[in-house]
Amino acid sequence: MAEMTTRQKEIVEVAIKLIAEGGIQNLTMSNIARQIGVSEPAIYRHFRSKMDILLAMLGQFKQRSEFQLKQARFFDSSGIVLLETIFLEHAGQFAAHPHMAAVVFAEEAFRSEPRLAEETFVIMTLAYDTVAGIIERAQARRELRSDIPKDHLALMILGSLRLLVKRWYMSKYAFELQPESVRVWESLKTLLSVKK
Amino acid sequence: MAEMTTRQKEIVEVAIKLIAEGGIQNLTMSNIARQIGVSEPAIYRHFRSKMDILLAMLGQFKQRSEFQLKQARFFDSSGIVLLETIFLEHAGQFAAHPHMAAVVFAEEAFRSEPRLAEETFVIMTLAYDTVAGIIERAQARRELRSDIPKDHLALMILGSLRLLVKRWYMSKYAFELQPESVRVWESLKTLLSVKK
Amino acid sequence: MAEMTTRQKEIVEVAIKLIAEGGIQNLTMSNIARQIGVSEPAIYRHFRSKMDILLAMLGQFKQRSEFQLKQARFFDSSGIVLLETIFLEHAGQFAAHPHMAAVVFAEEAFRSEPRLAEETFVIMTLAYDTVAGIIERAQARRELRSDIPKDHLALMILGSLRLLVKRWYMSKYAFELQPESVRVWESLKTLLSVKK
Amino acid sequence: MAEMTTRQKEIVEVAIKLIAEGGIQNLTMSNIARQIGVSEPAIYRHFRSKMDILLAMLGQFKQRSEFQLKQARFFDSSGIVLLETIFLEHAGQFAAHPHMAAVVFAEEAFRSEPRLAEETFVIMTLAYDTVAGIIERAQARRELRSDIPKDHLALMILGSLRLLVKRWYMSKYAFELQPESVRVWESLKTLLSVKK
DNA sequence: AATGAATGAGTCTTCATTCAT
DNA sequence: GATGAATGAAGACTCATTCAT
Repeated sequence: MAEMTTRQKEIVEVAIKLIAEGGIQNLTMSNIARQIGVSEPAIYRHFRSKMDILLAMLGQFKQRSEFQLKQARFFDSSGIVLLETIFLEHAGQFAAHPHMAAVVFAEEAFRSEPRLAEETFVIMTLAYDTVAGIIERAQARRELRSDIPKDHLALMILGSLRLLVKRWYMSKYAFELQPESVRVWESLKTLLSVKK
Repeated sequence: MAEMTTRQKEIVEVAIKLIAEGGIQNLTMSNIARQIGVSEPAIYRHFRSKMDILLAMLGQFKQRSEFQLKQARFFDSSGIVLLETIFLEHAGQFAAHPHMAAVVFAEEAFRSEPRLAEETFVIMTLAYDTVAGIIERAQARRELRSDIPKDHLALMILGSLRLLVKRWYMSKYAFELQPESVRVWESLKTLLSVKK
Repeated sequence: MAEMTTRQKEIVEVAIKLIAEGGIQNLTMSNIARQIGVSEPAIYRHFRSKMDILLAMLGQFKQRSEFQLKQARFFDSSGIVLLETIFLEHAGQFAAHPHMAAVVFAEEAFRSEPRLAEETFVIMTLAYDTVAGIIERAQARRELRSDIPKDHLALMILGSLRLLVKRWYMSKYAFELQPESVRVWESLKTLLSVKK
Repeated sequence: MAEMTTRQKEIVEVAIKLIAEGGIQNLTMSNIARQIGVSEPAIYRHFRSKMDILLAMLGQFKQRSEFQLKQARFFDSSGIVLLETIFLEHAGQFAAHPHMAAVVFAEEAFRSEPRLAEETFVIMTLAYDTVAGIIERAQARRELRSDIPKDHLALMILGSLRLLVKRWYMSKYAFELQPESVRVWESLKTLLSVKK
């Protein structure tokens, strides 16, 4: 997967851009080809099918997500700090690559194809499980309030993040995502911290 | 809008079912016709275009959502109770009509069609604004903690709900949504209530 | 043919209007029905098929044309006066019923159906032959110059008339047809009269 | 426009033939494809839409017509000779390409599409204006009788030509167009020349 | 590595017509 | 006389994919 040629990377990038611009319906082989400036059959030199392009795209997302989550866990700092890193890093990624939001929310269109559905499910679960895991340890260490099940806390953190990004995306990036994500995180932190 | 014929209702129902089963791509005039057991052109006696079917479908959602939200506000009970009603009623709706979840998450596919996009945006905003309004009043009455901006609380409540439903839907209804929604609400209540 | 019911006449009238407004493509059973304010099947009570409507329409045209030509011949006046009557009467008919022009020029669309093609051919030939006949007699009586074959004179008279009406129709009735037809006829008369 | 590929030329040719054979209704993408011996979608490699095929077709007509009219004006001969050239050349074109007549008379069907209507109008007006211009100069030089307005003379010349071609076309080419056009022109010349 | 040409399957939609009521 | 519901056939067009060059 990681051994993608330059052309392959370019194709995946264009695919993301096309989805961002006009949704999944906008992702046609013809559009990809035109965007890159080659003929349609040329694309088939680099990917065996449209599905493979989508899989490569999701693979890239998975990789980034894994990398980010691992990196966060690498610092053996407090749970709160880890969660903050994950929360803000994710928001930061979207702010830096607005296209990604479009793709994340386009995921629904992948449902018809089992392999794509599976892949999106894995990506989603990965973040959820990681966050839940961190919360569990943090609760054990009394960094986070323990009167709420870890699953529910994870739901609130990731649910808030998703909805924030969704609103940002649906408003056509009408507000600054990053500063707003900082403020939301402050609120979450206030709620989640152990009552002193 | 409310004056839909039996056939129209049937078509909208089938449309929802088709989307639930295979996403928007599965919603073709041909599939609708086959599902109902008539020829394709027959559908056009009842809706002037595919778009009109989708608009009718969204209209139904909007109506239900409005009805629910209004009903909730009708009771002049405490803010917490209102929020609880909205939260549990919404979850209940999805539990009762699992297909609805699929349509809600398929909304992304509507993005390319301005009228559909507009409609989904309205539906989404409606719930958000209602919840935020209730929170504001509840905070004024000291029923809800006031150290968190109302927007962030709304984000958490609706974000949690959405993600819960999404996980339920993506797991192919692997768990019971309603009881779980009750538990999540309990957690939310714990977090949002004024610290005594 | 002449025994058309009120409804039948109404349908034919509407058909003419529809063709005038948007060409032959605009003449659909659905449009006729909507225009009259009844359902589509209702039309079939009055005409067995769309073809029959068109035939009735052409029949009407033929009748009018025949009536006009006969009437002209009835006066046993000079050939020139007869030709003038025919020329100006035809132009007058178009000026009075602009819809007719549209139908006459739509005739081309009838070519695919032998019966319609035949009918239009008959109508066209009728006028031509009548005019040619009058010319022949007028030439014999030395009222018209005899150095030009009667067929060519007929071609010039009717050709000028057709092109004049066509230009009027294509310019969207930008000029007054009747006064202009009088002027054109003056020119024709000057050309056709015996040199003194 | 002139840079059409072989296939494009073939498609336009087939389109003309189809219209000639059965009117505009006969011009369907399916018929074009069958006639050429390829599948329907193949046509879309060469023209982006059916409209583009029609525009290319009209473009060809316009080009030919322009070429012919310019060529006629090139010879600085007498007005009569110029008009004769135009008249006989036009008739000759139709005699050589009988399909063209069908297309010219099918123009009515283009009325519903603004771009096509515009194009046919331009073609028609071009010939008319050119002829009227030549007449004007010829009248000034005393080559043509001046007692008839130039517009009326143009109407007679082109009206006769049109009706002659129409009759030839409607009779299914029952007579020889070219010799007959020569005879008609002789008659016209007799009428138009200055009386000696 | 790339292309021009082509295709089967399928998209939404329109039309004239029929039939039971 | 009229209607609501339905249909077979056809319309233009799109898409992912293949193949010879």
